[in-house]
Amino acid sequence: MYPGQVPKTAPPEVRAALVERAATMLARREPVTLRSVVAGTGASTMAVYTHFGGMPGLWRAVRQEGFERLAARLATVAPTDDPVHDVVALGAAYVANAVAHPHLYRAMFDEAADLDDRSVADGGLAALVAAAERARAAGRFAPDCDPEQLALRYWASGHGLTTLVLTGVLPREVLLAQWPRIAKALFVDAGDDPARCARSVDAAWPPHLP
Amino acid sequence: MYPGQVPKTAPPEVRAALVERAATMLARREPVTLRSVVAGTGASTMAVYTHFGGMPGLWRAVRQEGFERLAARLATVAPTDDPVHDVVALGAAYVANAVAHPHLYRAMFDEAADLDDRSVADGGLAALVAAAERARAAGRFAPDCDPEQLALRYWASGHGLTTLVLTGVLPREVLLAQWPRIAKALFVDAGDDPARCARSVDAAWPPHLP
DNA sequence: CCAGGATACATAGCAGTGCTATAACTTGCG
DNA sequence: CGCAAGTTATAGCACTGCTATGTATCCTGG
Repeated sequence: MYPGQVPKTAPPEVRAALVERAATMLARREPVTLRSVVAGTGASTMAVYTHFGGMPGLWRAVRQEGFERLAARLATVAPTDDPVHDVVALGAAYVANAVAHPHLYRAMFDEAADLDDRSVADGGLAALVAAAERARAAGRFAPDCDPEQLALRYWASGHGLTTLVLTGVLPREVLLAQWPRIAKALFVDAGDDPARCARSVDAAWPPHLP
Repeated sequence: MYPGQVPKTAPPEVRAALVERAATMLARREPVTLRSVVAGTGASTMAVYTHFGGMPGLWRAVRQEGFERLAARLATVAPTDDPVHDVVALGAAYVANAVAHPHLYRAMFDEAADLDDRSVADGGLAALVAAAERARAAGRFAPDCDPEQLALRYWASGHGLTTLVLTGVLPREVLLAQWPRIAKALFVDAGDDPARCARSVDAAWPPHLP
């Protein structure tokens, strides 16, 4: 045991500790610098380079962590017999996650192009596509409605609303009020019956915010 | 004249030169640092502090410049006798501006909460609201349609699509293909006739990209 | 059980960052 | 003309991400 250090037998633990520490500092709005991150874990600056290859690598890992938390949250949304409701419920979980971890959310889409494992990020969209597909199969959406493109429109619109609120451009009330209205417009455009769509959407909104 | 310096009689010129230089470096994807900015103008680092109060102040001025360029571009969109067409034309100009100056666009919405003069930024949304108001007055949108809220939905949705493309998450084709579809959904939801709406939207899309 | 090689480590130091204190300079007004 | 106000250049501060170097730890093979 070298002077003044804890055992630290398993390398992956250091890796996880650094990512968690960075995410925590991000949540506390503290500046996430190389030295400040390692200071909380007891490790030295070199740990960041051996495990992540540098500061950009650490950020990549943090974004990865963010997408995994999002995926875990979306996974808690249990499918019902109303697929349109489920799409909105996924949106509510998405918003709840973004509001709960605003700085992590912003970091996720700051340089989203490069990630260690994009499959996790794509998984979130896949859940949306699957729900849209069920809606089409159930006759809620028109047969010529492409579930993936609808999911893309829905996600992009919600993402825009979310980022504008998280950056402080728009107040949170706008997000809560306009999201369901946009959802209804997109789903009716996709072929759903307006009255039935409104019932499904209103049943899954608003999200449970902290 | 002090050693090795140009006349430099008017202070506002230095201010403008620094902002323009920063915007240029942003467009060239060069790192915008204090020393690199002043190096191009011949001024010293202190100029940034006397004119902007520091680096964050410079960024604020750059964002301001970005919103003014956007406003100028939106102002070139001449109103026609089809207000729904005009809303989409404004969106096309918005996208063209964002694609032409992607890094400036990202900087604009990075910390959009603080600006020297928010009225310029609000002006862009106001043009959208005005067009929506004309659409309602012309009977295209329902009487109970709030033009401001519709403009908010339209802008937020387009902003989400735009940012996801600019960050490289989605390919540009998605933006070009999904924007008009979202627009139609929102406008039909606002009360427009589907067929007539489609004609108006398709007449103003796609934007002229560089 | 114990070498030996690969890996991860701590330390010190590099160039570069935003920023500030000080002093010299230029300008505008009485 | 002379003085006060405002701007500038210079030097230096603490800090950043990063690298070079030598050391300690772990895992494997005999």
